[in-house]
Amino acid sequence: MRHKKFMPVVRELIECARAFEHCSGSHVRELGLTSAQFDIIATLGNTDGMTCKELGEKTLITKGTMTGVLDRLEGKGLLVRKPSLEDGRSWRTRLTRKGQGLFEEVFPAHLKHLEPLFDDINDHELGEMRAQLQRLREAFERNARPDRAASAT
Amino acid sequence: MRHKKFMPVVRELIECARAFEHCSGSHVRELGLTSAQFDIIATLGNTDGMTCKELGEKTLITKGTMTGVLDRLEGKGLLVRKPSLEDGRSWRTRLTRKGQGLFEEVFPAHLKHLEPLFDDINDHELGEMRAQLQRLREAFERNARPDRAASAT
DNA sequence: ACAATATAGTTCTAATACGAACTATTTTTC
DNA sequence: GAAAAATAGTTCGTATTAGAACTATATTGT
Repeated sequence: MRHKKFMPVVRELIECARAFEHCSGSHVRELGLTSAQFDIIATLGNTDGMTCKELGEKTLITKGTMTGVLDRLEGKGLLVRKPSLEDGRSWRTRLTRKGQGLFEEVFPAHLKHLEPLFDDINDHELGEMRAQLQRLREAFERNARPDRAASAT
Repeated sequence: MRHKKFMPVVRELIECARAFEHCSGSHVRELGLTSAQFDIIATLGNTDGMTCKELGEKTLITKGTMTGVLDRLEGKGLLVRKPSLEDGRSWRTRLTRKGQGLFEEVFPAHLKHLEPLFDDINDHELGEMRAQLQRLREAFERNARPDRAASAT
């Protein structure tokens, strides 16, 4: 009968994540980007580009979705894809000048938009939250895909 | 420069929620349901039905999505929709015998599947996590839609 | 009663989300 | 060095997501 205890946590977790995405997404959408698109721009900003795989790891967008997201950003002229020189299967994606410009404009603005959400929570508490969430996530990942962990052996 | 502190929390929050949904979703999908469909079945189980609006509040599925999810469950013969007697705009949705049977089969199985994920976390810690997440969510909701709060005036 | 407003659900569009199948290219293995 | 296995990315099908427009019915104010 443990679920009397853990189900409310699960529910809060999902609601909390969704509430954040609502906050963040509605602001980002005002700038003409979706959450996923902003995520890519923010990840590529101030870098010299990365592969699809790296982007997937940093943004949590799965590779099947990635293609479409990158296509649309490329269509907007915000990034370009060039074949990798080292690996014939791979592509290097980086922001165009226009994309980098957009990054420099919207990224700080978005951080400024998010900052007040955390006004009531001090740094110590933020640290505790992060630690607890990390612990929970690791428990989920351990049980979900023992194959991921095994790949490190 | 607060973002040095709050961005990692945000990232953990999103990753943690996604890791849970992966855990939960992959198990549910083995049973022939999507997460949203399971959510509806679990919510309607052991009740005499509820309206679309109530379902939306309890499951976090928005009303635009709700129609499609209910359509598919109705197509599988797991639930039925009947016009409400009190309100001509409203419909009452409840599980069929088949739907209730499925609920009784998959709901306990799913809880049993999730329970071990929380083995390493005691009840006290679960309570703390819930409280922290709730606080965070409330901060998000407060800042996200002042209109919601204003509607009470 | 009547007009204005609010609410319950549906429909529509664009963009994800996820998994599985697929192509092209390494990397491994023997 | 050729077959087998792994990997990077794309494509496809089904379902979900958010938001906005829309229909039909209720409720409210006067």
